[in-house]
Amino acid sequence: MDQSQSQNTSVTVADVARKAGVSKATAARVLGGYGTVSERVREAVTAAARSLDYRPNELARSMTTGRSGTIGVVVGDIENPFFSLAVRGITDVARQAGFTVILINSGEDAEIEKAAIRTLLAKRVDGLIVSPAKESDVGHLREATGSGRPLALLDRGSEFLDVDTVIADDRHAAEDVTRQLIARGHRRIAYLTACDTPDHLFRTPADINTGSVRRRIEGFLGTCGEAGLTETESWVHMGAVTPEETRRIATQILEAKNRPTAIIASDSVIGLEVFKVCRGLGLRIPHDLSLVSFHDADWTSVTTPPVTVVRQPVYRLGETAAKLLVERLNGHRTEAVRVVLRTEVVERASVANAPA
Amino acid sequence: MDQSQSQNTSVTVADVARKAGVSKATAARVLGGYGTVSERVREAVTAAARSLDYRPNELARSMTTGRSGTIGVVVGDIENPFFSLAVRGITDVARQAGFTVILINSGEDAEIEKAAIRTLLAKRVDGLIVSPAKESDVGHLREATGSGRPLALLDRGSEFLDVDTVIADDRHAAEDVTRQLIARGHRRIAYLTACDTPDHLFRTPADINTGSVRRRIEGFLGTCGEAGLTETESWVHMGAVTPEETRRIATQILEAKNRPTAIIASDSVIGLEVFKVCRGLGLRIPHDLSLVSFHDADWTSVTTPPVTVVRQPVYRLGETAAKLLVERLNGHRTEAVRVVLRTEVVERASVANAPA
DNA sequence: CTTATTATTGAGACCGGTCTCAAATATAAA
DNA sequence: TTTATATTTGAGACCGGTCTCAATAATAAG
Repeated sequence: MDQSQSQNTSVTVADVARKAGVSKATAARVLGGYGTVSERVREAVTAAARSLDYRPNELARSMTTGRSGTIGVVVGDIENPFFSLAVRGITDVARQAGFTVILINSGEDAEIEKAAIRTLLAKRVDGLIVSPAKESDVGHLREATGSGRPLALLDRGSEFLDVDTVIADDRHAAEDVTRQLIARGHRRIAYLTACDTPDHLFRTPADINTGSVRRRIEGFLGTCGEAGLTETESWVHMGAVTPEETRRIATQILEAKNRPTAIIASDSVIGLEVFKVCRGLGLRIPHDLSLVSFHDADWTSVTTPPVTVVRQPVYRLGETAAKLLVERLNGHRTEAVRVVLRTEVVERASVANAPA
Repeated sequence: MDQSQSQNTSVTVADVARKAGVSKATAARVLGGYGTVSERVREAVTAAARSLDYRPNELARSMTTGRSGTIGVVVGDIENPFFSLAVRGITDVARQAGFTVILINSGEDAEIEKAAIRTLLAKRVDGLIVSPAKESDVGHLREATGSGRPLALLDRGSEFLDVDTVIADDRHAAEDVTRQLIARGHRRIAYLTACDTPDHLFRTPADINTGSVRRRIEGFLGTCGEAGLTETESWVHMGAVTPEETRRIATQILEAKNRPTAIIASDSVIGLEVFKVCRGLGLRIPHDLSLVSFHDADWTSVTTPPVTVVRQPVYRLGETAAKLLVERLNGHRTEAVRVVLRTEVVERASVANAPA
C-alpha cells in the first residue's frame, strides 16, 4: 500500500471495475455516487478502488457533466489588501459550497482582463466574479454571460450589464467625507486616484471608467459644488498607479504654491504613500494637511495620528458576490440583484480644521 | 454577429469542420495549431470558426493531452499580506508562462490542506505550490509528487520531502535580531507566533511544525543560549492565530509582573496587534518595550516610531517557486533545488536599550 | 511519362468519466 | 405457479478535443 502509490499513473474506473469483477458502468455508479447499486457490489467496488488507490479525474467528469466546479475570479491586483480581503470572502464561500477558485490578476488592464475572461471561459468555469477595469468596455463580459455562465460584478457595476452586482455606497461615503472636510473650512481638497486617462487629465466623471471611483468622484464634486466651490475638477488627480507614481504626484501637489489643505485618497495604498510623502515633506497631519483614505486598512489605526477612513465591508463584498453566484449556480433563476453595502466613515485624528 | 453570441451553446470542432467543408481532423489541426494544413484550408477553417464564434474547450483538450495548464497553490491565508504578495509573485510568473492558478486557503489547517491537495490532484493541476501547515505531516504531499506532478514548497521546507523548496534564511534573521536585542541589554525577550501546540505550551523547537517559524525560534533560542540566557523557552508564546487571540496573549504578556523588555513578532499581522496593545496599555515603544517584527509590511515604516523589521523577499519567494515549478513543467529534470533567499534586518526606531 | 517522395487530408480510436436503454435478476401480486 | 413490477446490472454512445495511420493529392526525380 505504501509502494503502490508511486506507479499510480491514473487508475480509471475501468481498472477498478475489472478488479471488482463488475462492469465499468456499475463501478462508475458507486465511484460517482449516482444511480442504484446493491450493497454487495458497492463494497466490492469500494474495496477495489481503495486497493488500487483510485483517484477520480475531475476533468473527465466535467467533460460530460458540463460543470467544472470552478469559479473564475478576476481582480485588479491581489497584492492590494482590498482585493486580498475580498478574495478571502470569495474563497471562503466557494470552498464551503464545493467550488474551487481560479484567480487572475488583471493589473487593471482591460486587455489582460479580456484575455483572462477568454481563458476562464475556455477552461469552462461554472461562473465568474469580476471587478471590471472599465465599466464601459464590457463586451467580453457580455460574451461571458451570453455563454450561459453566471457573472457577478464586484465593487464595480456597469449599467450596460444586467447581472448580479455587489458594490459599496461609494457616492454617499464620498459625500459624507467631503461634507465634513468642507464643514471644517477646507476649500482646497484634492482627490487622488489610481484611475487614469490617456492624457492623465481629469475633466468629467465620465472620464473615469472604474465604477466605484467614478461614483466617489461624482459625490466629491457634487458636494463641492453644493458648497459653492468652483473648478474642483482640477483638484482631481489621476494616475497614482504605483507607489512611486503616487509619491511623485503627491509631492508635486503638496509642493505647489497653492497646495490643498486636505487630500482624499481613493484607496489605502495611495493613502499610505500620501502619508509617507507628508512625513518626508515635514507636513504635519492634521495641522498642515487633513487626510482621509478609502479602505480601512489595518495600518490606518496605528499611525500617528491614526487616519480617518471610509470603512468598506470588503470581506462581505466578496462574500456576498460569491453567495449570489453560488445561488445562481445552484439554479436560482431570479432577475439580476444589485446589492449596495453600507460604508461608514471612521473618524480618527487625521482631519482637523483647515489652516488659516 | 451581435446576435449570434447568445446561442453559442458550445460550437465544437465538428461544427466548424462541417461549415468549412473539411474533416473534423483537419479543422482540429488548424484550430489546435498542430500538424500541417494547406493555406487555403487554414483560411476556410479560420473563417468558419470566426463566423460560428468557436471557443475551444480546454477541458476536452486537457483530457487528451494530460496537461491542464493549471497550477494549484495552497497557502495559509490570502488575507495575510505575506501570502498575498507571494501569490502575486506566483501568478505573475504563471501568467506569463501560460498557466492559470487555482488558489486554496488552508487556514493553516492540515486537514483542509489535505483536502485541498486531493481536490487539486483530482482537477489534474500540472503542478503544485504549497506552503505546508505542518512540515512533519506530509503524506499527502508525497502522494502528490508520487502522482508525477511536480511540487514546490513555499516559505516552509520539509526534510522529509525531496522537492524544490524556496525559503528565506529565517534562522540567520532571527539570530541577527536576537543578537541586536541582547547587545542592547535585553534579557527578557518574548517571541510571539501563530503556530500552536495542542496545549498551547512551547517546550522545544520540535513542537513547531511550521518550518520557517521553527528555524526562527531555533535561531532565537540558540542566540539566547550563547548569551547565557536561561529558560528562554518560556518566553516563546504560541497560538496568536487571530488578531483577537494575539491581543489577548500580548496583553497577558505585557501585564505580567515580569514582563519582557522586547518582543519579536513572527509576522506583520502579529506585530500590528502587539503595537496596538502597547498603545492601549500606554507602553511606549521603544522606551518601555522594543519591538521587532518579521515581514516588512507597508505599515511598519509609517508608525511612530517606525518598526524595525526583518525584510523578507516575499514577492521573490513566490516568483522563484513558480519559476522552478514552471521549469520542471517544461521538462527540466534536475534534482530538487533548495533556494534560500537572503533576508535583511531593516533597523528603524522601535528598538532601544533595555529599560534599567 | 513513370515512379519515388512529400505534403495534405480523412477515418476513427482514445482520454476517463456520465448516462441512456435494454437485459437480467429479484421481489410482489395474482 | 405464473405474471407483473421493481431492482440491479451491462453494453455502448457520448462529451470535445488530440492523435495515429492510412489514403489521396501534389511535386520532384529518373
